[in-house]
Amino acid sequence: MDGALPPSHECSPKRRQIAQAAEALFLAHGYGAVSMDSVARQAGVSKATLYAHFASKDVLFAGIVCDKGEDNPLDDSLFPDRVTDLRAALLAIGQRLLRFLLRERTLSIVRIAIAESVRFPELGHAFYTNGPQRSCDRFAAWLELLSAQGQVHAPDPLAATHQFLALLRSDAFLRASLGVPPAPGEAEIDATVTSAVETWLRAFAR
Amino acid sequence: MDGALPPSHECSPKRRQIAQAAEALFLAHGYGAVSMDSVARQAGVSKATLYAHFASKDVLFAGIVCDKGEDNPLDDSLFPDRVTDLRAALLAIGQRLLRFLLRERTLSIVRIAIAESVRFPELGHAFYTNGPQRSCDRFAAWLELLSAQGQVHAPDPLAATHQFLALLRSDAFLRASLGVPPAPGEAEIDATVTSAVETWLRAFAR
DNA sequence: GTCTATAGGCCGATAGAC
DNA sequence: GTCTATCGGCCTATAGAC
Repeated sequence: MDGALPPSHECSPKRRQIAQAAEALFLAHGYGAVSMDSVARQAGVSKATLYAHFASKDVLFAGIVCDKGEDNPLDDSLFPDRVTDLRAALLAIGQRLLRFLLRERTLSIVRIAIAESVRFPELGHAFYTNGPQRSCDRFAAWLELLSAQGQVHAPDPLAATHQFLALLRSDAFLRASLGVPPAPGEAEIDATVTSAVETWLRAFAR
Repeated sequence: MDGALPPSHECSPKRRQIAQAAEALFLAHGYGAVSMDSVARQAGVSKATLYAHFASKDVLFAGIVCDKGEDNPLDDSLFPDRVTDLRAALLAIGQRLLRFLLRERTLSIVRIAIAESVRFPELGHAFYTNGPQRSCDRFAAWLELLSAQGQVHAPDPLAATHQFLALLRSDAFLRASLGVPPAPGEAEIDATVTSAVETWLRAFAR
């Protein structure tokens, strides 16, 4: 678990095969349930080749999973400098973010990060920094802009951001993380986003 | 994973030794990292004795962990029939619940439930039903009472409850689940609870 | 670099004595 | 019920040929 893994692009094809196979398996089954045999088999290489590229299972796991928090659903177009309709802007951000959080791939990464954060403390930290914190900082910076423009009243932009993100996750994300059926459907997502925006606006809109 | 485990009380001392040892180990290290050898050693019994009481590792794990969501921090005294100071009542509930959620024991259970919900779907479901949903239902029932008394305006009590609980968890619970330092301190807990109550009141207070 | 083959250890689970 | 001793298998990791 040194985390200093060379980037998986610009590498030998074998290495990429291995990385892709390992990613799929780890995300699907977690650290403990995946064997190096299964990784080698899925990648179509021998175990010796696998170990030639990754010194140990720990290194493989850390390298694969640490980067996966970097997907960021919030592109800059969601944070315009001039906002004519604040409610609409927040709804767009909320829809994008919540739908991203509820994707099965995202949930797998979250589960892995939480599950193995005890054994690999750096993993939980890397995930939080690359994922939630990045969204958080982006949103908070936008809030400061809106505050300066007098559109919102948020003396503590970071706290207001945390509240918006928490309202978005709400019960749907908790339930989905635990795999509790039914999986949140369109109606629940829309309702969660809408009421999150509504509640947040009552607290912070000018 | 049949879940039909006899209650651990009213059992032979050996069985309780095993259950306690298994609980401690599973909560600390997760399913995969705990061996039946280590459970037997920690319990001070042989593996044969262990298997005499629990047919398999799965059964042992399921029985131990499923019950652990049942701890409920919200006793009835926190939900008075007559509320003179709504803000103070919400603050008391929030303080109690958030401090419970951030206890290391609670976090361990949450991590296990999320981590193993893929392998043991019933585990995630049992945890959610015994834990979050119970708090949720209790709070929602109280909200209906307050609505009838005209103290709050919450046409959808369940949604309002989910929002209150989400605002409480906020970033502190996410970070703590991931083991990201620093662990939330007194100041952050107080600030989170206070601002959660404030935001919620602006949305739902009469 | 990549393979086959295997070392060496730990795992879950069981047999048999008491 | 409880123990000691052990089976058969799968695991991580490596040695040696090509």
